[in-house]
Amino acid sequence: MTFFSDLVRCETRLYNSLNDLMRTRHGIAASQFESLHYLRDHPGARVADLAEFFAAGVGAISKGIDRLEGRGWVKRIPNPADRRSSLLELTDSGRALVSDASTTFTTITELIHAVLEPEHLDAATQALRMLRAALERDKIGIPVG
Amino acid sequence: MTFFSDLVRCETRLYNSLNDLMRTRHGIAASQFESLHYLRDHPGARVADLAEFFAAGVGAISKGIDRLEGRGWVKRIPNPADRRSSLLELTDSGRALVSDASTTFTTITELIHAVLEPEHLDAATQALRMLRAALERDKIGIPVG
DNA sequence: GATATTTACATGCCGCGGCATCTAACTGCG
DNA sequence: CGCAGTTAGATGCCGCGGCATGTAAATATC
Repeated sequence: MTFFSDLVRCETRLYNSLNDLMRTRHGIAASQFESLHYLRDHPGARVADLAEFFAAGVGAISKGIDRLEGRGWVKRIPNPADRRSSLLELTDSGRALVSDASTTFTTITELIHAVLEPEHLDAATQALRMLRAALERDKIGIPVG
Repeated sequence: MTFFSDLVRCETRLYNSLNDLMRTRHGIAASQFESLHYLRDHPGARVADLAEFFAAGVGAISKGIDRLEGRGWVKRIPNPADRRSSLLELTDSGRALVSDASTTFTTITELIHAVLEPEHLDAATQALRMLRAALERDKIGIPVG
C-alpha cells in the first residue's frame, strides 16, 4: 500500500517545480501564487477563509497576507460587519500578477499531461477529489493556530 | 483541471494528520518518521541518498540526521570506501521506534481506506506511481542545496 | 447593561528547510 | 606525482510556518 508515499513524493516534486518557476519568473513563492489565485476567485475573503482552505494556521496566513500587502498585491478592507476582521482584495497589480503567473502555472499542468494518459489522470483526479472532500468535511489535518 | 490542487490539498491534510499523530504518540515529526523508515529499509544509506529520495536539499537532510543522531536513533558510520561520507544506520532504539511508529502509520492508511473504495484507491495509486516514476527519472523538483 | 465567554486576528518565539558557502576528500589528466 | 575540477556533506543566514499568547471586538449569560 504505497498510496501515501506516492502522493507525498509527487506533491513534493511538483510543488518544488512550481515554486522554482514562480520564483524565477515572477519573484513569488508557489504558496503566494496560490493565495493570490484564491483571492482572485474569492474577493472579500477573510484570513480565516484562507486558513481553512489551505489547511494552514491562522497566524501563518496573517503573516503571509502581511507580506503580500507589503508588496502591494493585496489590500485589507475594514469589514463593516465585524470590526475584528478585514475583507481581503487584490489590488490592480495583484490581479495583473495572478494573470501572468497563471500562464506559468500551465507549465506544471502540461508537465502532468505529458506523463499521464487522460484516463489515468481523470481516475486519479476523481479519487483525489473524493478524498479531499472527505478530509475537508471532517476537518482532518488542520493545524492548531 | 484540478488535479494539482486536489493533490496538494490532500497531501497537506494527510501529512498534517500524520505529523500530529507522530508528535503526540512518539514525540517525532512525520518527516522524522519517514527518514527513520527509509533507513530501516536502506541500511548504509548516505545523506545524498535520502536527499534524492525525498527531493530535499542535502543540507536539510544533514541537519535532520544531526537531530536524529542527537536523539540516539541513528548513527553515522565512517564510510571505508569514501572518507567524505558516512553510512547511516539505525540504532536499536531507532529500530524500536520505527517499529512502534509504523503501527501508528496504519491509522493514516485506514483513514484513506475508510474514504476511498478499493478501485478508486488502486486507480489513484497506479497513476501516482507512474507520475512519481517519471518525476524521479527526469529529476524534476529537486532543490539546489 | 455589566460580566464572561468566544471569536478573529496579530505577534513573538522556535524549529525546520532552502540556498550559499566552506572544507575535506576523491578523480582525471598531464 | 601535482594540480584542477568535482563531489560529499557540514554550517551560517534567512524566510516561513506552527504554536502560544495577546488584544480587540462580538456574543452569550445573567
